[in-house]
Amino acid sequence: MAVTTTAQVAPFPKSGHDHARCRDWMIKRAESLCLDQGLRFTPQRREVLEILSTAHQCLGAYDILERMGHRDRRPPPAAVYRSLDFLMELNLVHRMTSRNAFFACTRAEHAAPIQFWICRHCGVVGESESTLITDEVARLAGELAFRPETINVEIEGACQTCRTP
Amino acid sequence: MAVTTTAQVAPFPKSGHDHARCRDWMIKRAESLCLDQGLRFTPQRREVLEILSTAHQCLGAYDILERMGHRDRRPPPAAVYRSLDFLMELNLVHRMTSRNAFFACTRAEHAAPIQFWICRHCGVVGESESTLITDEVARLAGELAFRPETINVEIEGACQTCRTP
DNA sequence: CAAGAAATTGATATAATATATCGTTCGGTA
DNA sequence: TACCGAACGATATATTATATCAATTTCTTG
Repeated sequence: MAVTTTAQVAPFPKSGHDHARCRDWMIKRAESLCLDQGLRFTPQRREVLEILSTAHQCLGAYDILERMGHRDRRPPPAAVYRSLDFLMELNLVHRMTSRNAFFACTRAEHAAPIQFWICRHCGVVGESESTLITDEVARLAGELAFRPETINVEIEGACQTCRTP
Repeated sequence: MAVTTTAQVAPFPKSGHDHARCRDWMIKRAESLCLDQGLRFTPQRREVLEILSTAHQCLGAYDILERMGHRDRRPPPAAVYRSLDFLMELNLVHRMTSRNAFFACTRAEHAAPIQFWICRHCGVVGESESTLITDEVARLAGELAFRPETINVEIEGACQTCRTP
């Protein structure tokens, strides 16, 4: 019998994973989203998304900054934060609060709030989408008479590649 | 029939809640823990725990700092962080990563990792302990071949008192 | 008790992360 | 072209956190 699960798991990138393809896919998605919503996908915003989606890790704002422009003509910190805010608004980028870092979301859409898995060793980020967890949060919220606005589930540990067998 | 639940919920403090009593209880618990483990519950560490457990909210490190000592004779930032590290090691204090803030844990012991509920308006913090959630995280970890080390579940929103009815 | 070791604290500096403000430029539109 | 609003650049500063090393306190042992 098949294993039933409430979660759709977005696996971590495989070792042969092609970051360039992944990046192109993200860019296309961003372009289409912006077109639909009448928003501007400027070169700066594009550059931030390219950097994040190529890295396939979470990066600090200043890590992103270092990779922007060339040695000369580097934008100020606020520019990165502005682009990150824009991309987060579109759910293309998420913030990893436990690290003050950011990463490109690899899921096309979020049917529900998701869970983030981050490897302490290589920094790679995976995502899962467990309705069981979100349902339980909703139930608990009822008990507590609490109205949830953002749900943040971050699991840090060792990914398959990095944990010693 | 009784409602069955997998979660033991530590409710938010009631409106008539006596912070002083709560604080005294926390201090006693800290004293007893330190005695057992041969650790030193110094005046500085005590002061940090008193401030946090009286507030019953999460506070930033520098908020705590402002309430320490008197106007003169205020310790340097590192002192607060050292005390916080000590208290977190004992699970008496937790860090709210989404806010870079700290709060005193009101639960006697954690049988399992817990969930934090924080009100955006008044900053009050509640805790729940849902084994359903932690079990599901464990199951997902298996699917992902991921070894979890820390699990961080933070729900931000509006508490019963603050949400407009 | 004295001397040495270890833990804690104080003092100073600085790193890392994030935001505020305001003038300029860019893109679209009347 | 002239205007308007969004985006960006430039500058300054706020907020959060850590590094380093000396001084002090506490504990342990002789």
